[in-house]
Amino acid sequence: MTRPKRTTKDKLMDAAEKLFARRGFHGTSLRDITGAAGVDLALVNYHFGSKKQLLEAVLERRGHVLNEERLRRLADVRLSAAPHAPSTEAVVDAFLDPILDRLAHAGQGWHSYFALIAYVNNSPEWGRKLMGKTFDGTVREFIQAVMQSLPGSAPEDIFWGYNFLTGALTLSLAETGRLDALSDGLCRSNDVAGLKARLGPYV
Amino acid sequence: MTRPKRTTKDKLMDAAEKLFARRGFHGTSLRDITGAAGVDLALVNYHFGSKKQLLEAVLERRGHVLNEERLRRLADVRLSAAPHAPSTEAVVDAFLDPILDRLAHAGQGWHSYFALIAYVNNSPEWGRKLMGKTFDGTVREFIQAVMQSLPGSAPEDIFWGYNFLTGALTLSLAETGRLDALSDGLCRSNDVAGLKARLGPYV
DNA sequence: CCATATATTGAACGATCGTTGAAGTATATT
DNA sequence: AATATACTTCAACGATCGTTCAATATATGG
Repeated sequence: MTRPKRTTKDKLMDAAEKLFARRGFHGTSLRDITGAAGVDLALVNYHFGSKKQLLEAVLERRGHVLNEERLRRLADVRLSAAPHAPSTEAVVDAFLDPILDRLAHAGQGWHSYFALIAYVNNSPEWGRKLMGKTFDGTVREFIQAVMQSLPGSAPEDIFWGYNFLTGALTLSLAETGRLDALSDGLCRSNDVAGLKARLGPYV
Repeated sequence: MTRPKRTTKDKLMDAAEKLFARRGFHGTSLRDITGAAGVDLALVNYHFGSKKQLLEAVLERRGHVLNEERLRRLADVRLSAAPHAPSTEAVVDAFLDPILDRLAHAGQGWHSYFALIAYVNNSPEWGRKLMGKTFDGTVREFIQAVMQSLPGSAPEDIFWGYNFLTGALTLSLAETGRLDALSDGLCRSNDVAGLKARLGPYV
């Protein structure tokens, strides 16, 4: 097979990703994870050192993919708008599209990852530290870009806008099913396109 | 003392509220809770039956207060607008103000409770069930009121708007401190008034 | 004041937790 | 083929978990 084989590390991260997202960090045992992955219990500590380091590895794996694509799209947007600053909408799109595209088309791994992001992002315990470690650099870049696209507005508004957008996005990513229950069944991911259209302009 | 004395049940709920919000359900042990409350370990199971029932009691205690005030304000708004339907903004205010007022003025108990709400709301494990049990009735009432205030718009938009609003509110309630770190120190709860002004109209 | 219900205590239960180390097996290097 | 390195297995450790129960204290009502 030319395709790289699924290593033990990947199996563990896949299982951990799904279970951490579903039941939280403390609600998932290493035996749950290794059982789902079909490997021995001791391999978590061998490959990752500890349970918490496994979580960090899971967060960074897809986080880096997201960051790279986001920064690449931001660079594209800046280039095509040069020498002027790109529009706010274009910047927000470059920020959201890498997530929304995967929400619509990617497999379950990405969905679990997003749900896990939602969990960690709202966790007072590690929210700031863990999310910051992976995303702060990229986020600052985007916030700066939005500021340049809106030279007249106050920085506080930008930061708050980012917070609202992240919160709204996050709750959608969590996929708790509450919206579906409240609305007695109205679509979830196909409305994502419309979501973006409504979410961008309000900043 | 004419003031009702602080019963063991209240001490336990206060401690559980704070710790569940900080470290999550599985991340908090009954020994943590009873230790912080200054009571014996066995009293949780005596008064509440189990750890999970303690969580449900904590959620419902302030949840009922919120629901009652929200419905009261909604009734006021409807009365003062009769025979017409109240404006969307008035309805949204009736929904948000009970929370925002307490964010600005109430003590730490309410802050912990809100952070706990943020945690539970984003938890795939119990999010739908627990939040639904306490809040679904009131929420449906408000969604209906918003629909009446916007006869022309599609129901999907209303539901999604509620989801966005809840998500944005929720992340703010979680108080992870990430916004403060990102913005190198820009206010948190005093911008709440401005928050509401920007959050309402976009539905 | 006694009897009865309610509340609290202290100790212990079995289960499960994350982690570790020694022994075994596969893989790569020379 | 021999040696070194990387990976996996198995069994167990001490710690902590939620829950239970009999005994004791406190409050309540006749």
